[in-house]
Amino acid sequence: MIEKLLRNLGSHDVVTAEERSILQSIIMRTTSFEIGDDLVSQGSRPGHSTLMLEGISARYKILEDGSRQITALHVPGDFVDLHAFLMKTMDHGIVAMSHCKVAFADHHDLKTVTETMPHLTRLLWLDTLVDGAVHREWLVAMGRRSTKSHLAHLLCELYVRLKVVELIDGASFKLPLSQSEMADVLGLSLVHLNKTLQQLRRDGLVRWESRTVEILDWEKLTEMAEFDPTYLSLSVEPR
Amino acid sequence: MIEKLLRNLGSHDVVTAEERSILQSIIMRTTSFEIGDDLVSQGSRPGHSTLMLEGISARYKILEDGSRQITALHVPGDFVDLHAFLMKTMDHGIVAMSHCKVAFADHHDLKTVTETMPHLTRLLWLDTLVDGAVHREWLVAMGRRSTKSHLAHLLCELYVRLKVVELIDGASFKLPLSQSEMADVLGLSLVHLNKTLQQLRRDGLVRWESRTVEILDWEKLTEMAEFDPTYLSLSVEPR
DNA sequence: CGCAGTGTTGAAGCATATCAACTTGGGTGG
DNA sequence: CCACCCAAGTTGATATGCTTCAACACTGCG
Repeated sequence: MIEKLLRNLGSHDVVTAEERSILQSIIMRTTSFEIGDDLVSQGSRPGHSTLMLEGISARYKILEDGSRQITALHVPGDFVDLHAFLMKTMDHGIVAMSHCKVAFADHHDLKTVTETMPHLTRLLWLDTLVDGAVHREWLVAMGRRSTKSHLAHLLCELYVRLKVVELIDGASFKLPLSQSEMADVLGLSLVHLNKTLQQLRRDGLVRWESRTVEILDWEKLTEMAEFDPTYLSLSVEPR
Repeated sequence: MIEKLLRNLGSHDVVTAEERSILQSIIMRTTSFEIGDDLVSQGSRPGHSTLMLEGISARYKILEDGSRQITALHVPGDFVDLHAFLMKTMDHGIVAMSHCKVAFADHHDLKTVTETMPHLTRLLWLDTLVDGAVHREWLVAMGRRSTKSHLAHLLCELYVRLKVVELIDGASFKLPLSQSEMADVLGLSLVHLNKTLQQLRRDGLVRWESRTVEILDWEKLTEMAEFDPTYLSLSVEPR
């Protein structure tokens, strides 16, 4: 059940057998969510944190005028709301973008981890730090990159993150988002996202049909996106 | 020396006398930086983390075309690169926006804290989680708010964060950024930022002269920014 | 068959960037 | 002390990017 989590944590540092068994013991109660369901609601105070097992979920905030901004995408192996363990009150919601299978870790058990397993604690902490690094990269893309480069950068990031948890098939991966949802990720209108996507297609960089993205030219794509994966901390070293 | 840090951490939960003395013992070597100096450079692997004592600093990334995006502003009491403790390699730089006084905490000592002081560890972890929450709020503002509302939101946030560390004087605070630097925060051109700022002035919401911001109408400002400080986790409760 | 969600396209209008010029104030060297 | 200079702020004009509105095509599904 925690295979993807172990691949995720294992991309940063070695996870010991003891740590593996502790994780196994505190992660339980598998549940499913359907498209559009809130895994966690804004303003709630959950007593557990949620681990993605299958599917894609998104953190979002909705403004008074009804517009939505998605601030993060989560893939299997991600803890989507480890934040709530210490922040207590959710300042945003998390919604299922596809059918999602998840499991839970009680905050009480996580607290015990912080009291008895310092190295594992640091690995979980790091997981939330990488979240923050992704946020920063999105800020840079939104603020200063061209729309085309922004979209390209996002596809590069998803490719690398899905690779870590072995959800890449050749040069392709499943991306269960509509263009309208993708526009909410990039902070664009649906129409403009559509036209930008077509530029990437015309340039021969990607294909994106029936919820599947295929990278046609990784070299050119990373170059035009100025993609540098350093921010994902993908090196196995003592933490 | 750690007064501001204690006010910062103390805004989330009680800090015990023992924790205070541990912090005091691991934070040392006060240094100063001048405007434009890098406190931490992109790509470096610092052996310590940096605590702001005085001044304002900014995390930033520069793209190949020379444009800059600022992804965070740090005020006294903030650890600017607690991230590096676990991320190891800095994926961005941190620059002094004013004269800055800082102190350092060795990563070796921070590691010891994670092994012996679980509650203090959680408080430091929370500090980085709030950083992430601020990033998310900036993403929402950049992606979906009007420019005017984005700027208003940022001023609200700075007011509240500076209030925590007692750097608000009446309704005013020092903001040692030029308009050009502020444009790099919001992801705008200098000209457009200037015109937006004048709208806020014309609306009678703020004054901003000689590096000092004065909030003229907090009610209207928060309303037009849809500012809700929940994301800053400003409630003292067990963490 | 018809319907709803999704993707695609074109046209019009608004928002923002870019370019260029001018003002202001503080600091400095003659 | 004055003349000058430079950084910061301000303003207007033009060009581009992006949103909005509206229409239509395609697909899967009841």
